[in-house]
Amino acid sequence: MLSKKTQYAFHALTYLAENKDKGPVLISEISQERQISLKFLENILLELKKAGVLGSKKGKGGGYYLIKPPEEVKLAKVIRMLDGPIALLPCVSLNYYEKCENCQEEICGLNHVMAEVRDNTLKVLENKTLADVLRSSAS
Amino acid sequence: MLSKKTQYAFHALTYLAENKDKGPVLISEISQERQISLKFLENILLELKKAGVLGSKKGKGGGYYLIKPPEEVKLAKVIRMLDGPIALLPCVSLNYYEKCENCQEEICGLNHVMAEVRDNTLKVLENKTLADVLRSSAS
DNA sequence: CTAAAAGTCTACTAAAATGGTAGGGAATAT
DNA sequence: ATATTCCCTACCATTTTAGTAGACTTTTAG
Repeated sequence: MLSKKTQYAFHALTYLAENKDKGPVLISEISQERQISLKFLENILLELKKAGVLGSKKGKGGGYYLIKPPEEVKLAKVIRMLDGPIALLPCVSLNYYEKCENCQEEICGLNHVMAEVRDNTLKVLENKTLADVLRSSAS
Repeated sequence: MLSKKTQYAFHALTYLAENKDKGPVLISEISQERQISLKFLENILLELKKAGVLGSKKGKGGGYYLIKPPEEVKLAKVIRMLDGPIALLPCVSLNYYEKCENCQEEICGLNHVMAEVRDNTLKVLENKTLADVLRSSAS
């Protein structure tokens, strides 16, 4: 399951996407509109900024804004930034590979199946973007 | 990611599948062969028994054994038993559905995508079984 | 009947992850 | 100069994860 952090990130990002013409948006506005704890959201937006998804501006008239158009923000990237690996086993993770302790990969049958799961998952998450997730797109 | 518990469960189940002709297998044997903490493994096997996947026999000559042929043990079921939901959001989980707090499902674009991810994942995990994961099948 | 073998059960614990909070600091606009 | 707004470090409570301890029950063999 996605952590609250990642779920909140998606809420915030879609809010920013829906309001991208209004210039920088206050953390507090997103927090209110999407019912997310202000201080927690601060951390999340900061992470998204450091990861290169958001830009920010300080002082009056400041706030956060999307740095790229929604069509270019892949869902997979957002998940990886905040939750880490998407794969179900470390030994089949593309971005966070780690060797499994208890099995030799050559003869372990599980990793083949889990690699297949990973590919099927990424088929969606690498091709869908923020634009596919906007509220307005549902209407 | 799958928890250690579930990973160990798969190790144990494949071991039992590979040795299913030998009758009941000792916990201690599985523990040694697959390098899993004995006491932790005890808990796991007990859960698997309660969930109807394994049978057991006490006393000398006892141990655990598969109750169904490996071809009938779906990977999805094992994961759900030990780790819970497979979906990435509670509101698109088939077996552990919960309403999302922060979004109205009708207008939230995220759950459509996540339902698609879920379906793609289950396409694999509901159709692959223990038999697809045996070590011997790799040779 | 008894002893050994094996799974069963309850409870406990340490460490890590999760979700969230506090408060001051730095940059910027007016 | 000052109000505004994001930035940063640190902290905290709760839950989950991974594992351990030890007593108890069932079964088999002799």
